[in-house]
Amino acid sequence: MFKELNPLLHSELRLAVMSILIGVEDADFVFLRQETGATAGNLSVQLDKLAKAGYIEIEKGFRGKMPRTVCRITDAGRDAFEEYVEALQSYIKR
Amino acid sequence: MFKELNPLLHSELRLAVMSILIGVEDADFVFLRQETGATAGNLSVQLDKLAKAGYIEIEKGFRGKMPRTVCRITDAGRDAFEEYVEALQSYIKR
DNA sequence: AAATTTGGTTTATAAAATAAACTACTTTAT
DNA sequence: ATAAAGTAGTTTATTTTATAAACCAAATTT
Repeated sequence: MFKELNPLLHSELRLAVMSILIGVEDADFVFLRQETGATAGNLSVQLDKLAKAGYIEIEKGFRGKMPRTVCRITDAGRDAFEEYVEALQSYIKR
Repeated sequence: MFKELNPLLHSELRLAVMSILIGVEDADFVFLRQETGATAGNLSVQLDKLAKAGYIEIEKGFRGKMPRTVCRITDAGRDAFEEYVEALQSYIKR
């Protein structure tokens, strides 16, 4: 009756991040922070979790002299997100 | 950009319970347990939280000689659920 | 009458989210 | 040149949540 909700995506901040990343080529740490309003610490931790799950790729480089962390969704991430959205329907569509 | 997700509803089991209760007059503990597949302990705890938030009413009585816990959604619960579903759209509708 | 089942609650443990503190560096002001 | 403040994060500690395990009281079954 109710489909399972992937616990990795069933988190406000991680869901917001995925929601952003699914719509863009890539996005950096600062942008994600601005869009989500998350604290840096929380964002850092949640990005790590998404990366460890293989849902996003994180590339660390520099823009000029400043460090820059760029994130990009993976195919697995895209799939998981779509599945999560579908599972959600079983809770809210009735 | 992203609307806040009411943390009380952003929980798989509590969401499932609310999803059931929004569609029926009332439902008892045993039925909720069957439909959600939750353990009794978990269900008991989560029902308490929903009741304390004023989202559901819990009535304890007996069916014959056996105890029976009946749950019913409140107006506040209905509102909160609808608001939660709307907030969700900001994450998944793009 | 002992064992099992029903319908739960309470308590303990594991996992998650979040905030606070810290690191490493850059830029700006003195 | 150096101190102060800002940027871009990470790490660690704390709080909150979710979940499971243990328990309780009464009913039913053997």
